[in-house]
Amino acid sequence: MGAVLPPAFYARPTLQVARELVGKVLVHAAPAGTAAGMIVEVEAYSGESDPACHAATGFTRRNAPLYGPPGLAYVYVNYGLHHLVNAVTEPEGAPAAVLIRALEPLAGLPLMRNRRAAAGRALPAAALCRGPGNLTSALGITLEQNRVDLSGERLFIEDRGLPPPRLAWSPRIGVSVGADRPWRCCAAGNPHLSKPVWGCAPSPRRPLAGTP
DNA sequence: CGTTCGATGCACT
DNA sequence: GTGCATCGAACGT
Repeated sequence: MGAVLPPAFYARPTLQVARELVGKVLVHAAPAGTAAGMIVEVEAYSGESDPACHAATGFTRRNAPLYGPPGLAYVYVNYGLHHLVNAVTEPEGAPAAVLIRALEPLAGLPLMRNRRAAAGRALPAAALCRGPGNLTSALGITLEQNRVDLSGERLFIEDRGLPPPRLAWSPRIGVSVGADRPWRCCAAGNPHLSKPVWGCAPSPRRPLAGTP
């Protein structure tokens, strides 16, 4: 359908890649079916000097993909239960990546619901891919997808020519260090964000509430 | 409305 | 043995 982003797209400064990934479409064509969503929230992690980047303590077995060629997926498990997916950026040797934090579901909604059903009741569309752990669950992304080529056939990001969203930047979420860097980039006001951006809240939860 | 807290596995020291 | 780039249920106000 769209144009799959080539490795050269990722071989650039991480903040620029992060900005341009918002509005692109992440697709997982799995044996169980295809699921896809527009990227609405990302975070940049760049270099050993970034204290929140997994490369902050130098090269290890886990963070090895960060040092590898751009355009591969870096998937890891955190808190024992959640898979988080990144796109590796910058030229090979420079450890950096963009974390995908939220999607607006576009295709494969029933499949997403099935995959997320294990963790709860029937979810509204807005909750399916809200948060980095939730979206990997909905798309069926696990450690099996670590190091896969994001320009490949099964897991890829494509440009469908969707209108570029208005962007809003804020500090990264959940990090204990490096919170001063405003490296979280969101589609402003999008209802699928993991958390609203400061000063840019989504529509009110009770639009026309009559106060009891 | 807000905050706390338990689940759970992998890689690291 | 420790520490997470989280999630959501269970509380308290």
